Amino acid sequence: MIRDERLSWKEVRDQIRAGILNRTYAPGDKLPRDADIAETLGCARSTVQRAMRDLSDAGLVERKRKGGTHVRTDPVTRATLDIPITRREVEKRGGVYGYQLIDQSLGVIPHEVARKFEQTETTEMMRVQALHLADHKPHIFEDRWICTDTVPEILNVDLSRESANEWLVRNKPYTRFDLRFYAISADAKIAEFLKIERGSPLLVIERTTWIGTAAITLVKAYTAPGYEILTSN
Amino acid sequence: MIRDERLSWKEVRDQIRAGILNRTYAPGDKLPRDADIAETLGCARSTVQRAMRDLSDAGLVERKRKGGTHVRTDPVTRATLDIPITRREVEKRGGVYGYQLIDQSLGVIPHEVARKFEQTETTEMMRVQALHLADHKPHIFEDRWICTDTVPEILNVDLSRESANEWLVRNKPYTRFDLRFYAISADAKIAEFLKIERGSPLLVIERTTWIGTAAITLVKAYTAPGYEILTSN
DNA sequence: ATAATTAATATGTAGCTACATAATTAAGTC
DNA sequence: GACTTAATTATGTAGCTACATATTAATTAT
Repeated sequence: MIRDERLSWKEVRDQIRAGILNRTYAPGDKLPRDADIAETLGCARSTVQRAMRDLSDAGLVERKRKGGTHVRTDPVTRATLDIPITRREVEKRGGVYGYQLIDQSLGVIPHEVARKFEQTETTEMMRVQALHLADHKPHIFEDRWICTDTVPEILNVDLSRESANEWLVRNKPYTRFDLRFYAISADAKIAEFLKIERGSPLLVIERTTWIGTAAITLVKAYTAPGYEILTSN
Repeated sequence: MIRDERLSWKEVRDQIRAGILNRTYAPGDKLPRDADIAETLGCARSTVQRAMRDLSDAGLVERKRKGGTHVRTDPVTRATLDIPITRREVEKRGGVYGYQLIDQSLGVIPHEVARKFEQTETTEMMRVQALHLADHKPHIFEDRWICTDTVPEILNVDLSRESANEWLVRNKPYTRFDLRFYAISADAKIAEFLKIERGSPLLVIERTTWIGTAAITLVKAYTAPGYEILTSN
């Protein structure tokens, strides 16, 4: 308890950040070298490095070898989002989760899908449409394409029992993904599935995943009205 | 160039990750101690630590002192979002940025706003409504409350010249924030400002910021149709 | 002058040691 | 047996050294 003789990297980080916030170091300014800061504060360079990495991760400063550390000129709000599998999301809120397969078929992907997979040719993939329920009410309608070349096993999975969302996340981990949020107006079909009025505003979560460069799946999740995405901070 | 005798922490991370992905270590499983992994792979414990911290940050594993490292049972998609100031966002896309103050007034905040600021009483704050333009067309309509207790300087800022968005980000850095995305249907007022049809689906970005526990601002940014939020991976 | 090469420099990484901290487990104690 | 206390243990942090890497700055060659 009577320690605090040595500075922790968090204290160092906070001091540097304070210097940035109070304009000792203004946007664009160059900060002293790690070694100099270490000497000034009386700690090891490795401690300053740790602190700097955190500030760099948070988007506050930019570091370059030989170039030194600069305060970023265009501050950004950097947020972390956790998108769980839908079952977890519902259950964590204390709701009862339900799942319902609507349709499953093979077909040639539209150009738009090929583009999002970053591939040039349109190939045949599996299309899966399903409904996630929360407390027996429609929660998310998902429209998904699964690459049967990359994930041939999916052909033998009974998707009426287990959601593709869950099966893929558990059995086919991705190495890269792309997320996109936007709002649309519910068309007749989606309105019917979600049991809402046509024209209702919906938040869509679109996710594309790959293993290396091989496409896995592209899913558009049409969330029921009132759905919100929150940051995890 | 003939190095690669020593393992880098990224190689270590990738090996551990591979072990998780190929089910050598299934969800819920306990991983060996850092020291043991280090010995197995022939590197220092600090290198394993670095690798583990990365996996932990990515949400793949959970680490606890004495408890050890476990593969997370509920995989999440952890994404990082960068939300720049609106000017930057428009300019980065090569567009011409414009700004227009619509209304500025003092008033008592609604209960909903007080709740989002996590404070119990409703106090008086400044309300600012403004329009951000991209290529001379409405891009984002923002409806903002600014806490004049925390940010009294705002009373002397000419918000017809400079957007509150920009002024705050440059002059009043926050220490904590909250982000929320959802979709709404444009009401008459918003439709008029954004020059769109009433009932159009809109993506709303809502952000609350604090310095310590003191409220700074709450802004609802109503984005024009077609607006998308993308991850930065 | 311009281009190519070399030196200088700040950050990044790897390895080591020592100790701090948080949890869990084991050992006592009533 | 229930509760408290102490030992154990795995991760976390701080400090040090040495070298790697990327860039910029200086120097030399054309």
